[in-house]
Amino acid sequence: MQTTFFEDVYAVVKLIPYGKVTSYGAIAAYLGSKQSARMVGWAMNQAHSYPDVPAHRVVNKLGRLTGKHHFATPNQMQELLASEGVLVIEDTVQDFEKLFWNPTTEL
DNA sequence: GATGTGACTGACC
DNA sequence: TGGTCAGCCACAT
Repeated sequence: MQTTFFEDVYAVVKLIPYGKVTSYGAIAAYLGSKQSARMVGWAMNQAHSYPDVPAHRVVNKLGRLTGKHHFATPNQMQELLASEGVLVIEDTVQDFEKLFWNPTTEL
């Protein structure tokens, strides 16, 4: 199967454990192109076509929900995270370092 | 088929 | 210390 960068991104995002979050850069780095973080963001843009992709668990390196505006409703992202036990205040994931899931380390 | 754009990041001035 | 620039790749026009 000829996996594209996108599909690889989705595959990794799907592996993010419940209640954990990761960053665009971490995923990009795992895929071997840490400079392609933008592509990861673009992949999330298309994530709507992939119901199994928990895009809400992907935030920027600061733990900020930069992409929330791309969800059905701006609060959906926060709500989803909150339902998983991830505290989000003002678009920022609290205890981000503790909840951070590094695919390069974990996989 | 070529060009522009995008939910980011790191380096440079 | 803070703003700007370049780089990556797929998709839309």
